[in-house]
Amino acid sequence: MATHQYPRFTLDRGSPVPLYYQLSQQLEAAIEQGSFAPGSLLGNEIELAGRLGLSRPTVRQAIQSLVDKGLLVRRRGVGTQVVHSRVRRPLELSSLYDDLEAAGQRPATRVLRHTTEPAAGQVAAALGVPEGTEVVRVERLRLAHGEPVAYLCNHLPAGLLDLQGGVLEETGLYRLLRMTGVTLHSARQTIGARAATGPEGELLAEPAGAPLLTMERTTFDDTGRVVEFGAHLYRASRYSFDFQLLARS
Amino acid sequence: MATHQYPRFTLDRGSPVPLYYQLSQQLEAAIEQGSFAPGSLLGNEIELAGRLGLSRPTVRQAIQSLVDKGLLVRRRGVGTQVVHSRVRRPLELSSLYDDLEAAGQRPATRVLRHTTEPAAGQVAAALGVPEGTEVVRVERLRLAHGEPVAYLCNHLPAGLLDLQGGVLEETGLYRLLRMTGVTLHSARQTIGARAATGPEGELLAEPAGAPLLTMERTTFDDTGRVVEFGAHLYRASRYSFDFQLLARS
DNA sequence: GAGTGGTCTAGACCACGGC
DNA sequence: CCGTGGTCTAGACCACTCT
Repeated sequence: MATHQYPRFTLDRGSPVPLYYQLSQQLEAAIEQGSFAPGSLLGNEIELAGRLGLSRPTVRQAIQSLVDKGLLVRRRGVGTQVVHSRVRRPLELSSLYDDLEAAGQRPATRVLRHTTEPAAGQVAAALGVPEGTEVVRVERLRLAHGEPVAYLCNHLPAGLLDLQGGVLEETGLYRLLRMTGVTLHSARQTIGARAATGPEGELLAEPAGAPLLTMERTTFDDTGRVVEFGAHLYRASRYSFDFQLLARS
Repeated sequence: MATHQYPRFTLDRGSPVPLYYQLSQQLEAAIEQGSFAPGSLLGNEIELAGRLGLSRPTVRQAIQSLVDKGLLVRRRGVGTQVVHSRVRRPLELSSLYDDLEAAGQRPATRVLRHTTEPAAGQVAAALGVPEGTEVVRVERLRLAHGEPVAYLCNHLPAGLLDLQGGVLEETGLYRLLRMTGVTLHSARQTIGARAATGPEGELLAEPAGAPLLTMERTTFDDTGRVVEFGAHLYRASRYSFDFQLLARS
């Protein structure tokens, strides 16, 4: 029975925000702010529901969303506990640009190439179009603090995005896609490494033979269309992939 | 109204398996087997509940689990649709051993070292113990088809696992942990690349300077304890990380 | 045995999308 | 307008854990 000083929750039934969401947000804030000691019990669901004037399923829905985020753990016969470890976000469908910006790295982009051309073998297969179909090809160099970090080569179905003007210099591809109304759904990624060729090294300010991180990604929207296929090269000396995994159910 | 030939679902109320789980499993099987055309509608929840003799929340729970897996998409006012693209599993808390075995690669392990020693700086910090605390250190070489694939160096809290005998030669660390009753909860990973040193190259049958994939991982159980800290090196020529990402809600 | 989460029911009203 | 999923209620019984 861990009845610490319990945070107050304020629920607004007039708000368009769902009650379970209001609760989960406030619970998450309370946990991250430290109102609950790690490992402490949350108090049983029935009582919590009664205290808040909610039904148990609604409270459960709020708790479940935090369990899915990895912040809470349920144990039958025991209760719901706050996880000790700090959980950061799992790997997301985010663009390098946003990642760098979030890290305070002041990203910049130099567009090296922007053409429409017939899709070759691998690209056609990845985009799911017949070979020779016209597709958009964009090559970019991504910089942070003025230093090159990655070389990005992306292919998109023609007509999906209007990339006129300098938009690509100012933001990431994912953000542009979302702004166009595309609902990003999933992506298939492969991360590997290889040695830089001479020209690649020159672009990225690395000697030939330097280790590079490679990432290939095919992104799908929620109707299953391929939205983008990218082949990226990262300077291993300046970039690494960093993320959190949660155990499947 | 897409009332194709609808698969038959058989629900066993006497089974200890939850009804929503029985349904979601059969739905998933039907989808993967192709009984539903990609993009086709699943039929509305109320009717489906009535047809199966279940309540709507139960049917929703089954559907939701498949939405979370990325197999289905819900659209208000439209219905629940089967996603077009083939969704594979997202990156999991799995060990290299299991991954290789699943890929039919006949993995083997050579234990290079297995000691108990005081934790140095980085290791102590990662495991969350005071510097100098005795911890277990295991170094292994992982082979597939007789060829070296990765060099694995892991540190564990002392006393967590009994690694006597040849168990480490025959299975992965994660499986051993799970068998001991540890509930894996989450892991923090960093994937990068660097050039092989001379001795590393020798171990992995690569020339010095060859690109290697690096992975550092700290694994937590559901009480927040650190269960394992690993620093791994993969031959870039023989291994890459391959996974699926789902958009966050 | 007592207390917890896990599952399930049979309804209800609302918000949004397409017609 | 209608049909869809989104949310919510007020109960119920079961399975598991701990004492």
